[in-house]
Amino acid sequence: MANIHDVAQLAGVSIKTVSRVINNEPSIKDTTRAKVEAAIKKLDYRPHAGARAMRSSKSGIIGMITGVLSAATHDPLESGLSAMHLVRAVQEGCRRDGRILMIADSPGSSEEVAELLRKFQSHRVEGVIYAADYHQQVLFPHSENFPLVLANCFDAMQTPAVVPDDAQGQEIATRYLIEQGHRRLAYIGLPDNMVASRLRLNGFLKGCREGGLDDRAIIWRQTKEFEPWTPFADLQAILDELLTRAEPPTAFCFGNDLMAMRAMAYFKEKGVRIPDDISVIGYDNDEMLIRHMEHALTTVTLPYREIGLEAYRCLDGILQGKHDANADQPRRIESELIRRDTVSHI
Amino acid sequence: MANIHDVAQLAGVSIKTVSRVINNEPSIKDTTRAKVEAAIKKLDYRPHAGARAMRSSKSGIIGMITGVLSAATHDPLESGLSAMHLVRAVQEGCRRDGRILMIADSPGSSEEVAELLRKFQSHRVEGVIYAADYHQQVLFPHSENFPLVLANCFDAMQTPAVVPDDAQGQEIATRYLIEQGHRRLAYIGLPDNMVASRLRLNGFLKGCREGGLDDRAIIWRQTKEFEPWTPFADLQAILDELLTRAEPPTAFCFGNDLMAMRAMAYFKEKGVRIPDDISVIGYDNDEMLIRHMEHALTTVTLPYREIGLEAYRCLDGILQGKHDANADQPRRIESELIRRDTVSHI
DNA sequence: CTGTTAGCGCATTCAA
DNA sequence: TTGAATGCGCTAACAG
Repeated sequence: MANIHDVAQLAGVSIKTVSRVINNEPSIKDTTRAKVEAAIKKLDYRPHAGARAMRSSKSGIIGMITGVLSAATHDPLESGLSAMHLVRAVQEGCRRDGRILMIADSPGSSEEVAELLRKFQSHRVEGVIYAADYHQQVLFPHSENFPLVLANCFDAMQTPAVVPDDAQGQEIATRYLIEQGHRRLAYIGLPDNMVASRLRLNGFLKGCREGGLDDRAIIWRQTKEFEPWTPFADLQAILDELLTRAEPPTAFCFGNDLMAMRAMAYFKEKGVRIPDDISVIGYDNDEMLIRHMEHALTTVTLPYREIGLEAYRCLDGILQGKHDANADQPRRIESELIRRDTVSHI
Repeated sequence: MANIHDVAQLAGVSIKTVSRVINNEPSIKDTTRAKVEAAIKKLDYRPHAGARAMRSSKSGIIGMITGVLSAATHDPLESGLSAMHLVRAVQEGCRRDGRILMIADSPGSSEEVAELLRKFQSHRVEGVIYAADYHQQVLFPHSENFPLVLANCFDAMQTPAVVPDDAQGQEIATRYLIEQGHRRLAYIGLPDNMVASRLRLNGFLKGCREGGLDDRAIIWRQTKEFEPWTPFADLQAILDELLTRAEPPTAFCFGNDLMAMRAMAYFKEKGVRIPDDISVIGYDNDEMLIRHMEHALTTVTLPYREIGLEAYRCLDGILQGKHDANADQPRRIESELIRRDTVSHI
């Protein structure tokens, strides 16, 4: 491939002039610039990013690691989707700023991640974003004062982090139900060993209490295992119990859209109409799924895209040397309620 | 960050010796090697990949572009999943070979892709894999004789490509139904402007004919639009028509698992039992979805992972200078039939 | 406005 | 088995 000398020679200028053109420095006569640009195009010349990085110690590369770090129980089926939206968003940021993204799946063990990090640093990535599959606490092998941002996860060492605001998400769903006149609510969450699950329960309870609900009208359950995924029997037992009550809840919040879908199928089987008899709210806003439901599901978004964008913004801030205020707290990204057809107004 | 000089100095050797150690060259005394390695560890030294690339003209970087190139109709919801598995697989190959992956979402327009390619080449990527969201023909701005492999797509210029063998996938599904004693089959496919749809119909017809089915017992339909996604009404109309026949099909193949799910829900509504009255086969093996169905769906895999692996292998082959035989034909990756509970034996 | 010189971190000669 | 010099392609100082 052609180098800067070839271009300089063809254009009849010095290499420095070419360098200036490449870097858009102002003090270049238009005619000179034109000559150089013509030569560049003619030779199909591309400045050698490695060489530039060497001189300027700026590679223009951001590293991203996705996947599972904590060896905790975890469903491989769930994994991925979220990472994808995160990657997309980060990539978007990179593209806008002319950076480029290096990516690797986390191999799992901490030692392997460290190895990966070493490889990234060999390529002089300017910073790294680690994106977890689901909201969780991780232990990332943190190279001292190397720009790192955690996305969809956090650690115990105040590494900058961006996470979904699960409590807020569940709270707005709850508030909405109350606004619609519901007074007996049930929350059927994911297993409570998950961070999101605990937070959402808090949000649910907060919403209920601030909505002035009677304590006995507030019901919550959590399914047992996350892997293998919530067996239908588990959910069914919970629903059976609640539906046969003297005063069953008039609205249900579920831990995710899939669970809501399952529940709605069961309701239908039982002759319970949606949303007339029972209102339902999911979580995740899995549009792919929802488009194919009989009743378009009202649900809460899991703002992966925004998390990715914010994580990038955050990393960018660090790279620009902006010291962010309260960077010791994870930034929480709010969810949004998507109103569709599964909540009735009473 | 420490450089090779620092290491040499600390170890009391010349930089060349350090270089030899880094590159695992044989002619080094063990004691010397140990000294150097100690120094490397102590200084947390990482060889500068850019500088190495400059000298050796081997960057160890593979570029990957994902997304939509053809501006054809395309459902944004569908996009992604497949790309994810492809990326994963490619990344796996890179990791094994000590390469690293640079990635970017295709911005859409051909000009922007060319821009991206330029950027990649600036970083001296050794080759590029382009992965499409779904099986389709694309027009990739092909830099002359630059290593490029298309995954999940192909072009008209004999660029090396790896695609799913849709005809084979639908054929094995069809064969299986016939083996199980079914004699009246229906195929409800995706819109026929999709490559996969046409191929699968071929596979279906081939399977039927080789299975000796009566022509009148072979039924096929295709849903209309892909965007917005198959409306339920469309599918429902097709099912209504087929179910009310004097001799309705005993088995249905659907264009994807979601459609199969939808159909099964409709069957249930109509009091049609699965698989007793009607057998169903999906496509995609979307495990996430299937785990939550009442009847575990028999389906055909879409081998994204294998496509990714093969695409990487193919690119690697090109980089190694191995001239692949019949590289002018896209490699077709076979699907697999996943037998679950929605097909009955008659 | 443009050119000269030096050196970034490394690998590749060629010597020792 | 090891080391000294040279240059990869580029940018940062400093001249002109």
